[in-house]
Amino acid sequence: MGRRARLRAQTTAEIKAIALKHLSEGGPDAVSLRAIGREMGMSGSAIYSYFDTRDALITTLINDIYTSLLDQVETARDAVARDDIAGRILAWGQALRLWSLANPEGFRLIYGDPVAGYHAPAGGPAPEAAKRACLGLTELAAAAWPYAEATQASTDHQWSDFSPGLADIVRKHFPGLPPAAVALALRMWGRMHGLISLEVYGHLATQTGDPAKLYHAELLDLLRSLELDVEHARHPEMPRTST
Amino acid sequence: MGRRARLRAQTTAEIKAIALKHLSEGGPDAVSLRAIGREMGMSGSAIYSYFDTRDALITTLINDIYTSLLDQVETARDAVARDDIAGRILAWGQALRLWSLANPEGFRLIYGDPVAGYHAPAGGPAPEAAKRACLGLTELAAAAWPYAEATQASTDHQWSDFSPGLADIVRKHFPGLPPAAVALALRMWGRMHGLISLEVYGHLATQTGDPAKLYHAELLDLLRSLELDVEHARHPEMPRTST
DNA sequence: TTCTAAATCAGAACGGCGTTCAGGCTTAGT
DNA sequence: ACTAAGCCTGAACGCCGTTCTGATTTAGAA
Repeated sequence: MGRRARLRAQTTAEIKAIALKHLSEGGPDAVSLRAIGREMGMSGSAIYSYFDTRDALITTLINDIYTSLLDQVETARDAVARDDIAGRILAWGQALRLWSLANPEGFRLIYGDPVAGYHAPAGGPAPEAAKRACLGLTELAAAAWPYAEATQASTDHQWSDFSPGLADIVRKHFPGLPPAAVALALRMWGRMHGLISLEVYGHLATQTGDPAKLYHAELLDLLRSLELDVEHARHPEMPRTST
Repeated sequence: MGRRARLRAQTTAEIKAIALKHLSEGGPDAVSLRAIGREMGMSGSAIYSYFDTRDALITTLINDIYTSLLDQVETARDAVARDDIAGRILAWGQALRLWSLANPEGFRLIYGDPVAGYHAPAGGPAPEAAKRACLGLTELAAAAWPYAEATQASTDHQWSDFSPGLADIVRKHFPGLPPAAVALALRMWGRMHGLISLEVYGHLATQTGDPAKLYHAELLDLLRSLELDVEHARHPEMPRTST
């Protein structure tokens, strides 16, 4: 990598750093090419040497942020013993919420309308990160499946219900796992996402003063619906003992 | 109401109608005072006679849309017999999803970032509609409470966990209902909101081709977690019979 | 080493936006 | 009939993304 490429990478990084700073400090509207250039001592049009368009910059930001979210969530999950399934699900869910509250603008960028007039590219702005999220949840669902299977048969799912890309990867990573388990993973995702999204966008604050308690109760109810609970988590060698 | 006031109301309605049209046709960015004025044969600044600022117009739109959403959801719920609790919850949930998919821009307006640079007023843009939503869900939770109570004791909730305004109204409308039931209502809200939000924002389309099935399975799982199911719904006079 | 082409930047320009302001015209109420 | 309020235009200010021209620098080939 020559000097030129090094400078280019450095400038690109600086643009992204300032964009992130403006995003967290002034909200999505503060992310403007002109403002970034102003802070860097450059003209706004100069940024077009590094990003084809503003949307390209936003897409890059989404990718970075989504990746950092997954790093954090996966780390939290892996900090819990592999056989403590309920604990791993709890860790994932709590990490997801804490990250979202700590990075509300990032959450909006990933899951909401990123910024004014942004149009995501085909296939989504961060396909790999989304796939990682889906696979991470599928791993949790797969671990819980032996316990939860009996309760999850109300709807029959086929592999054809899912995108070929996802189905293939899941079948490779988790052979023998039925498609209903993938549906369960997506539903677990939705269940966590619902309360977090309401909270980040301020819809819970007007109703309850303790969203954390609400969210924790939801996670416990999720574990119960999976026939997992703290007892099962602590004694994974003897499932279906309590109740 | 004199002629003047009548004209004023008519112009105000036209502004809102065109704004809604632009919103659904061209997305949030198409809602601009100048564009609205252009279509009405007025200058953009003329609108300031009717709305103090663009955000005020947006707030009004949110109110109208949120109200129409609740009209629809409540109507769907009330089309089901009062003793068919599971059916009423299903109807509410399905109506919520169908409305959201039919009015994605409206959904974004209510639950996401409305438009570029919009800042909601204190107390939220549509406090009454939000309260209606919360009360409607609380009614469902209250009806399901006799069945669900035994399973919902994992976390203890107090009335002080909720905003005084909500707590007072709930205690007036549903005397004897414990605070945990309000928490259940909020969690039901979150559970419906999660998958719908992911779907509206396009995060499910890349994973599954059949979000409707996924959502329906989630609703059934919700009913199961409330110890309600289709049997209970059809024979409300004999609860806890099956399983 | 010299030459050439690419990369990088500034600055003006275009059309869009929300918002403000001065001024003209119309209408309602006294 | 007069006055004050309401309604509207059009220009202006400062913001934005984006494009274009042109100057300067730099990397790689001859």
